[in-house]
Amino acid sequence: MAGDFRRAHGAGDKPAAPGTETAEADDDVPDIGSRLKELRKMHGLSQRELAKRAGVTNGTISLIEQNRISPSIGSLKKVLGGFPISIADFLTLDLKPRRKVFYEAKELREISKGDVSFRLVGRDTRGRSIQMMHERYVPGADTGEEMLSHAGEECGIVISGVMELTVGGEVRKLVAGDAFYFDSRLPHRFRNPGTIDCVVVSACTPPSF
Amino acid sequence: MAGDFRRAHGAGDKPAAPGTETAEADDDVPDIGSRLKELRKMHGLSQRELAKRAGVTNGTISLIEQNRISPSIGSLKKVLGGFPISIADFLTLDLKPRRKVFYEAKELREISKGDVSFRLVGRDTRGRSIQMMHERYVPGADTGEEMLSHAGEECGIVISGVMELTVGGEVRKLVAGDAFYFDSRLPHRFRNPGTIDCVVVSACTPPSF
DNA sequence: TTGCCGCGTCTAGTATCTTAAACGCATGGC
DNA sequence: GCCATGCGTTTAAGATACTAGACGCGGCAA
Repeated sequence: MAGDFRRAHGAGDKPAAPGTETAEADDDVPDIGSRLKELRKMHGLSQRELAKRAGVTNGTISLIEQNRISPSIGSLKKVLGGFPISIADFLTLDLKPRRKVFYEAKELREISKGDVSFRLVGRDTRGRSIQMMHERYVPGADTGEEMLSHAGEECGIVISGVMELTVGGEVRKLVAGDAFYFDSRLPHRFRNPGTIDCVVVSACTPPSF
Repeated sequence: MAGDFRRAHGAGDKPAAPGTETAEADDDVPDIGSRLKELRKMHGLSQRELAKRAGVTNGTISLIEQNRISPSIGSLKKVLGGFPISIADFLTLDLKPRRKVFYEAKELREISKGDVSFRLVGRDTRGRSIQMMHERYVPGADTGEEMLSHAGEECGIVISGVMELTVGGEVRKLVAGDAFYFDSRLPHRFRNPGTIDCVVVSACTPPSF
């Protein structure tokens, strides 16, 4: 009896009698299953590992990912508790239109302004409003892999040394001049695999002033 | 048997044995019940009316608002389908720290720039990035009360005539020189109760260019 | 091969949510 | 007063989500 588990999602009771409301189709939350699966894979976890962290069973994870059940808010909260992300962020995470993440040194746009010289990260800044910081990583320094903060964007440039950056399961080694730009809600991790300090100029949203 | 419906929300099983994880208390989605109740009241609906629109029963609404149950994603989606708002927006809606909404003419900050003179809506623009439009309402014009769009902000100034504006259940009559500024996710409605045209300069986010 | 392990899936049983229909309490007209 | 109407709440029956455990599969080492 595992066929018609759900009478669709949305308007499904009264197919006739139109023209009552604005009746716009709901395109939000296309399917939670795929989102969860992708998020889980990004973290490199198995269903059982996630289940253990979240305090649910592996079967539940499996059923949710197959969209066989519609989890309760409480359950979803528990599951997402496995990796630090809020439900709202989870529901609005844009998995598909993944914007360009890694930039090589030569891809940066250089902007000279009198004595000062800017190097613009990302080819166009549209839809990107950020703020910068200055960081130094000693050899072996590691932020851990659970660095999934709240909504926002994060970017930076490696000044010196080598930086191993993991974003959404993708790993890259960046050297001086290279840069990055990604959605902060994607799981990410900074690690200095070298033998000398690594200096990075990074930035994040939202603008704090 | 209506007492211990839920073993709290979050860490509730193992009160002892600390220092295991980062174990940060989850402050997101404090309680869905209050949010739903407030949203419903803003629309001036009864539990039964909302239930009818949403395609659920009034009992369900009642139980959810009391936090006696944790609705499934599907149910919550149906309920929120009663008024156009997404789940993510619903969960992130900031009910409490309601920013100032209404401004009288004399509260606007005047900014002169050569021949041109701007009147800044809102005392400070921090965290507010918007774009304007020009609107005219004939006598009796009414946008209806379901004007709840997606995330964003909305503001404007009445140029001439009288504008009756409803925001989050609060009603105000604005005359020439008065202005408004609110979160677009709050239910709002524009109506011209006068006998002459009402001209308004309004604006909304996100910036479309 | 054999055994062991971990993976994702499925099934039966339990816990939880959802429904339908009552209840108690107000308010307003007759 | 009395009835009708509408409100939010509650309860038993039904539907659904969740659990615990087993299943089949594939990889890997002995």
